[in-house]
Amino acid sequence: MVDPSDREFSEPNEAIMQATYRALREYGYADLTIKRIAEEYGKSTAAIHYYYDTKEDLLAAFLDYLLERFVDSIHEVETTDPEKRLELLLDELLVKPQENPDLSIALLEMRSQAPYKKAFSQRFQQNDEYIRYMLKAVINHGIDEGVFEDVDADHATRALMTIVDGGRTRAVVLDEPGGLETARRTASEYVDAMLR
Amino acid sequence: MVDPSDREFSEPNEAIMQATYRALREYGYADLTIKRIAEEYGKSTAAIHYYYDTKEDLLAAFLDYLLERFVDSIHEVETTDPEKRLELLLDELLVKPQENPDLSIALLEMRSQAPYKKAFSQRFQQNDEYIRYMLKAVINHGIDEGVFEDVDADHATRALMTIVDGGRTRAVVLDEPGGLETARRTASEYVDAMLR
DNA sequence: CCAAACTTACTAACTAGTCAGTAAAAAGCG
DNA sequence: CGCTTTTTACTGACTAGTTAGTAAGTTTGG
Repeated sequence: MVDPSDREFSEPNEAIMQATYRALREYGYADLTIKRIAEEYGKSTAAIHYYYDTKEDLLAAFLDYLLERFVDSIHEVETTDPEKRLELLLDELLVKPQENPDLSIALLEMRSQAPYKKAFSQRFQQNDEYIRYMLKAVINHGIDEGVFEDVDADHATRALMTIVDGGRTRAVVLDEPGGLETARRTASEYVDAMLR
Repeated sequence: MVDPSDREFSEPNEAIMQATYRALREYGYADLTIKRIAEEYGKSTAAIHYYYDTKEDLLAAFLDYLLERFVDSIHEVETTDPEKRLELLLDELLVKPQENPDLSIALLEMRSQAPYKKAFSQRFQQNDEYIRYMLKAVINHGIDEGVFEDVDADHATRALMTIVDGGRTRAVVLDEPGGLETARRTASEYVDAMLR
């Protein structure tokens, strides 16, 4: 048995995380059951409960696992030129998700559960803060270097995040990848109009 | 058009629609059960099944009921001056939802189920088309009257819809009504920058 | 009287989670 | 080293609860 007090310091079970990922993409969050994760895992449901006491624990660990990978991909953007860097970050947020529509669907489902699941809302909020911090830093850097107008960086960041989340939502709800493309174009228009 | 004999277009049971509305706001979509709707209705679960064969039928009828009311509220915007009308429409889309956060939460939950429920996706898609049509008409009217720049009206409309959906999503996921306010400001900035 | 509008009682399926037992690997030890 | 004990990583069977939906019988209003 795993001591719950050690849980946040213990490493996630990679095979179970992968199984959860596959089950989530296949069935969606609403129809995600321990049984289905166990089937992907290739073992019994009790084997899952051996590592994670409750379904909530498992899903919280899975969200950590997912968002950690997402943060890593954002962190890998290496250009320091503000204009180029901002465009690359927006690509990461709006172009890369096009590769994995099933995951985008499941992620919106989980996001919509944030008001009911404290563990979810905490993690999504923290993730949002991080991305906002990255965007704001680039914008402030650009303002300092004189390539961007001296605008309200906090608002400009939130505006871009709004466009990003709008594109993500529309791509899922309206079942058209074009939602992300429209958002990508709109984000660039916003940057051109407000920051230069 | 549509076959009027089709079951899903028969008149909804007002009391059941109201009960569904209350149950949805109280428990959210994920925990919405026939039993809970029946409790709000004040009758047995079988009484619900007397009017609606399946849960899916009931929810499809409820979505029709909800979206019809939403469309009516949009339709009530009466100004013909393009600039004023566009601002009033954006208020309707981004300010009015602030009055009912619980409904906004439940609506995002239902929207996130669109990829799995044909009945949902159909209705949300139709609703989106209608709002887009209204926005596009105003923008084209403004272009014709010379108060707006001669831009790509279709893209400008989609851009505004992206900002609207981004604000809605962020208000729910991040639990801050400020998400809608940021979106409202961003929408006006977009209009100012691109249409004038 | 009769049809519409129910109720009560039920079922079949599915859910998360528990429990007792087990095989094998690891650790302790003389 | 060789033997015992403990721990890890499970399995299979089970519980208790919830779900949508049904069937048969009952009340009620025109």
